[in-house]
Amino acid sequence: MMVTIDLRSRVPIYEQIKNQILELILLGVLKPHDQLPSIRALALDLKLNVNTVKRAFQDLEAAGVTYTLPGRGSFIAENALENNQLKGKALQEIRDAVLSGRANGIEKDEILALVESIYQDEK
Amino acid sequence: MMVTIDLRSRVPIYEQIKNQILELILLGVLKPHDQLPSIRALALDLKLNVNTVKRAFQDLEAAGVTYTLPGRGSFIAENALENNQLKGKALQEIRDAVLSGRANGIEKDEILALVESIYQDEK
DNA sequence: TTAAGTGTGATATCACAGATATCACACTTA
DNA sequence: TAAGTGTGATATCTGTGATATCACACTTAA
Repeated sequence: MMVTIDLRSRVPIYEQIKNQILELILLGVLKPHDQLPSIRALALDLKLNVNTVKRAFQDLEAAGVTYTLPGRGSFIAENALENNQLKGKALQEIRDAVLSGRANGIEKDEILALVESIYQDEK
Repeated sequence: MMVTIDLRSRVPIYEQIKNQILELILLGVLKPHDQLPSIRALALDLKLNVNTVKRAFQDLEAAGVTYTLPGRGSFIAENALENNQLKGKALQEIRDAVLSGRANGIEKDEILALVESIYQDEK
């Protein structure tokens, strides 16, 4: 399936779903007006509760990434990535994590290398 | 005082205390065998419960950053920063945050600049 | 010896978040 | 009409962060 979940991660499940759908849009796998899997189908597939998937979809719609047609389903918005309202929160999380890393004696170069390696895997 | 708390931050209070003490060691303000403020005095000063400060001190001792003399107090360990067992967890948090940032369309250069600016303030 | 100051241990309570479990409802499509 | 969409509401469970009180063992200084 298009999404995989790591139950042992500290990252909440609904955040993992959000991030992976955003990645798929970024990669061009999901394009504007493409239909997302239904929350029930995705929940069944991932062995999760419907409400957990619903939470992810609600966040995405609230952020302007998707839109919903009553009775039909959820779809990728026209300018999904440009609309995305979640960047600020994500940036703040990075800032907090880096500050904590600096306090724990992690070298700047170590972080820079980590960032490089993460972005290298892209596409 | 040597520590300040931001109650509006998503970072737990006891983590803020841990990080700031680690920073003070990193900066050389606190040196090996220096005595830390007592958990009661620090709690009073920061208007926190004793248990919250205790949690921070327990974590620091468990990580090998401090040691305790019964009835006397807590002190900076000989090789506090070298002993520090918390780097792995901090690195994982950075990794998660950067992955989330990438998913949300944050550019690599934006993160690199953020890291640079955070480490620039040092010392 | 006593009083005050250290950290420790245990327990209870509260608030919140993440996740699950069930409902019922309104809408659309075949 | 039946099946499939998302929505809304409620309840429960679990873990975490934080607070509130205890009692205890130890050390230091009066």
